Amino acid sequence: MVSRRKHVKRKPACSIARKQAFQGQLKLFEINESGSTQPFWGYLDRRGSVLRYLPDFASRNAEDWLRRLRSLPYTQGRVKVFGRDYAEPRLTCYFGDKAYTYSGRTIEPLPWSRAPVLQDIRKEVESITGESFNSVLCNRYRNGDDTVGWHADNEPIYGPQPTIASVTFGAERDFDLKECRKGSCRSAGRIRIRLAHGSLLVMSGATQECWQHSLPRRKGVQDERINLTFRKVIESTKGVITSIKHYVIACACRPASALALFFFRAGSASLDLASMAWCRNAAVWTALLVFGALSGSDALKLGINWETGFESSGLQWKSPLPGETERYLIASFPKDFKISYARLPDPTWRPLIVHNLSNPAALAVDEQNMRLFVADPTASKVFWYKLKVLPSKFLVTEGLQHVAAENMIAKGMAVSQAGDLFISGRVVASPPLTGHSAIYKQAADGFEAASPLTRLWTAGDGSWIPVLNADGAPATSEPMSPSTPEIYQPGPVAVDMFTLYWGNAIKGNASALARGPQTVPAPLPGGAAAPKSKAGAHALANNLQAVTGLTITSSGIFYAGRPVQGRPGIFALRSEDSLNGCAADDHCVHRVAQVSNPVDMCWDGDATLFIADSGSGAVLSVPSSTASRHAVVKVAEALGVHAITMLTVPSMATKVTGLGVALVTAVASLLSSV
DNA sequence: CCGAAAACACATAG
DNA sequence: TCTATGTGTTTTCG
Ligand SMILES: [Mn+2]
Repeated sequence: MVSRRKHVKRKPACSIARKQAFQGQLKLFEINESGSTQPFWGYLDRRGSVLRYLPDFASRNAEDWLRRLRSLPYTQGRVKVFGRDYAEPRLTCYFGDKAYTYSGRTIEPLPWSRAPVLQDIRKEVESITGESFNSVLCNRYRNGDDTVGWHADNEPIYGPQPTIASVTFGAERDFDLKECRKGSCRSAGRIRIRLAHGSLLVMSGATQECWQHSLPRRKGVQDERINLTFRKVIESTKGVITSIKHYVIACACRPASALALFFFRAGSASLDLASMAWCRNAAVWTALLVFGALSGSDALKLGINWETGFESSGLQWKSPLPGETERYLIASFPKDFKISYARLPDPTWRPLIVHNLSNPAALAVDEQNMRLFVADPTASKVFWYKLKVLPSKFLVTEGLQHVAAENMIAKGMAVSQAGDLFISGRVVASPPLTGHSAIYKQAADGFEAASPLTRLWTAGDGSWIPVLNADGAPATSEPMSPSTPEIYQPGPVAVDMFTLYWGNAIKGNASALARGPQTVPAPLPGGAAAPKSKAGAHALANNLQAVTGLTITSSGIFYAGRPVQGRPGIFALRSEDSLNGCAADDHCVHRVAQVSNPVDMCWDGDATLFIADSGSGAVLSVPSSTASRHAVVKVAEALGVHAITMLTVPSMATKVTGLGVALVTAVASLLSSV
């Protein structure tokens, strides 16, 4: 249902127009294959934007519901834009308990009782999403000429991180999403979904903050599509506290990371909610709530009901944000041939894998499928293990050592959300063939079947190159793939929804840090004519001689290594620079911390970056909330540590109350001592 | 397989 | 979150 976008033109990586061969391309991220009906549920980015797609939500009710929905009292609304009044290019009607306001217009709702079909569908949507909805906007797109332009449903009346459930009936239409970074929505992530008759699409988390969506014109579509968008309009705010003089913002108050407090005199600074969006820690929001750090309109944006949330019962406030998570820091100790873990904040290492490893040099975790990947370059293999969290919260493997890739000397690994494994390294070529430094992909469904790796890019001058036999002749039996001068000897790799990033462990003529294009040219069969198209890799930064760690976080790309001159440390590019970088002069590179010998990094998905430092024999941490200088904190002694990764699993829904009280008490004592 | 027309993508102004 | 316009690209179809 989700298509590989055949003709969404992408901005070229550089200013040179790049002709795209749209056929036979391989995308790093595909919700599912075009034409199939697979459901999807996952993150769109590292800022907590969530999308869920159920193609067959309505199943056998679809026809009946559609028939009943056709008789709703749709009208063509009018909209004022740039001072001119236009008829909206679609018909709408709105049902709900409360008035609906957008773009300065207030629309009186029709009562739910007038449309039993909507109550039926709402019930179904609520039971599947586990959310409640009190309003629904019904859209009737009469044919392919009816559209809706780029927008986000980020009206304050929906509160922060609203969940919006969209049910489709009738004609299939493309639904586009594009990512916005720092106000600009150009050339970041893009997704197209062909919404099926009877399907359900749920946007939640930060999707309305970080993405826009639209329904583009489709000349070929004759039939109508009826679309229901269920939303929850939050309570109005009354009784906002105005007497507290200090604004307190608590950042990164995870136990393991530094508790940073910023004080602002009332009125001298405003709370930037967008900059707080990364924060999933209920205690932080509770602190904001308690200390009145939110103005009336901020509170409205946050969706906090101050009447029931604060005044009546102190902290009996249900956080709109996800609950706490357990964080397992997993580390390899190659000299001891073992892999251990620490359940943070407890710094105690507990054994995880102690057998059959000769050199566990790189780690990666697939949280979705609870898999741990272990690169063992001495064994020329990548192993994987199924992970399990016992009720006692101990982390174990299921014991079996599986093989994800063979004949592979892996330097770095990353797992995409789809469970695909990306490996940097070189293959151990079996006699007639020679190996290259390259980046490979093993699809999630591939390593169980022991299928061969797909070679995405190799080191080279940019041309398409075949695998070579030892005598230098091309091996026509092997597929050929594009090369790029941005790979010399790749070390760490990282992947987000759309892009693969790598650092060069040995820089050679390449840049230190680079990324692939958003669509990856698919390898061609050996012996085929080499296409003109280039790999499309793009240099991002060039300040390091050797990159040893690389992690993508919500605030940007963090990478570790040894500079050309100066001391080793942690560096970062802010997310708005992560597309184009600044490899020419490194002006956008920020130094985060100095670390004696950083060998690997990982991120907890929240606000903390972890660093394996073989210099001090410890795992360190820095706040990752901003790509700027931060103090380093020691998390755990770790003599001989080499690779680290992190597994986060949701823990029991913790009551905000206890945590909030603890934090608030701490903050209060701090405040009184100031 | 070619060439023209339609559809699509994207930036910009109002 | 609308229309109109210009430019360029991709797909379709005879
Ligand atoms: Mn919308």
